[in-house]
Amino acid sequence: MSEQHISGAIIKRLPRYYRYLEELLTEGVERISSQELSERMGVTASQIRQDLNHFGGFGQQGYGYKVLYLYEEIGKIMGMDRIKRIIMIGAGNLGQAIANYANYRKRGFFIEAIFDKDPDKIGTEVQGIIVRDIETLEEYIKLNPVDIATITIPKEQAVPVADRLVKAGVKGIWNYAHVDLDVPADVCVENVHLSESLMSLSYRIKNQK
Amino acid sequence: MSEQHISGAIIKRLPRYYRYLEELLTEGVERISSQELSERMGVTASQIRQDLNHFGGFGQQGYGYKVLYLYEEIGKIMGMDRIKRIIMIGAGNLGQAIANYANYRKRGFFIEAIFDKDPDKIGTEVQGIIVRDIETLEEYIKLNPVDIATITIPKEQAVPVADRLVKAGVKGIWNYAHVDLDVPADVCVENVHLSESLMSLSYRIKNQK
DNA sequence: TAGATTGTTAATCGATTAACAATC
DNA sequence: TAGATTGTTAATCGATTAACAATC
Repeated sequence: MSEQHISGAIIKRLPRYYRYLEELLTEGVERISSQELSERMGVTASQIRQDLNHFGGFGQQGYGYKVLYLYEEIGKIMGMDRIKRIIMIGAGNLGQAIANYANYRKRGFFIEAIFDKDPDKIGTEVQGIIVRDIETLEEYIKLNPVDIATITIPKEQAVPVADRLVKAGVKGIWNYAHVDLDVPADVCVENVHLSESLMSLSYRIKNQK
Repeated sequence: MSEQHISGAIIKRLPRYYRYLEELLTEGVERISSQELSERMGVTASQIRQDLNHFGGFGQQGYGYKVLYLYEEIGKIMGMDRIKRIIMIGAGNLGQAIANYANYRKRGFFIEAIFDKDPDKIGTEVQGIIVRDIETLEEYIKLNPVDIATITIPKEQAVPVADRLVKAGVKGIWNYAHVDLDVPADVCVENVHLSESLMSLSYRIKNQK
């Protein structure tokens, strides 16, 4: 039943299940079998049942899964029912693009503050949030709870800033800088290495058929 | 030796090797053993040797690997020595963030055109490139070679646009829309699902320790 | 030559798929 | 009850790690 060790592969699949279930919900589908879902998603029914059973029995024999219930349960597993307070480091194009993602709010993600070191940006507004001086980072974290910090600054600056975040007690980092951050074991880093994604695509196009 | 079937796991690791080798190069390191590299990267030496040998013998027994040579060879494997012509669909924040990545040029990625359907954006410049009307997409592709199309528009629009791209003959899609595109087998799609990455992070923070 | 380190085969580990008894 | 489909165990497959002979 629930919570042995969950592999990274399963964790990465959870949001995708969540997305398909949301889609089914908007289509008004109330129940679905692992077989039907597997056909939609292009995975095996076996994998779906195996994955879900790592977290508990969400289905009913002979019936399948209730879409709404399963959607909500997977949401809870991923923490979508909690508030996650985000601060952003870097108010450049990428930072702004992420900040504009209004959608995040309905999943419990709230962007609370944005920091930059550029004097031209400090004091301006991004998505209704005033950009603060990066020098006031520690002061801010001392006074406000922070669950996740987004890093969208060049890699040279990302390393020292990550150290400051860790020292200040931030436990989650969403890293867009092209560098592997070295953090203690109790800090979670999720990397988004866009250039590596593009290089993988280049490889695959080149070796296509 | 070279080119049996290369698994997705290996392809995803290649850009990371490339990044570490570039770093070694800037540090002036000329040779490195799989053992030393494994310590830097936090993987096993065995995996490094195994991975590299899928593409051929780049090392020398008793010596190790020449950093520059290995860097260049991995670059060639990923197609960094070729020109990849990119068009971008969507001139919003995310599109602009990606376009600003000047760095891509030295890896052979060239952004040739940007398309949008918003009349306020059409005709404006992003990174020195004029934003074109999405209605002129087919016309453009007919006259200009395109290797990769970047999709940074909402998912509802992404699906029909992807169909148009495929029909026009584009073989590589870098997809940022929150949807799985349905394309023929000879078209490569690389997905960047940012919201799924954030949800994975949320899960890991919640279940930390 | 002796020492070091690769290239490659063999062993292990983990993840995916198949099968089926349990049960709604 | 009969049929359908899950939850779960067993079998398979693939990827990672270990070991070592080849060789620079």
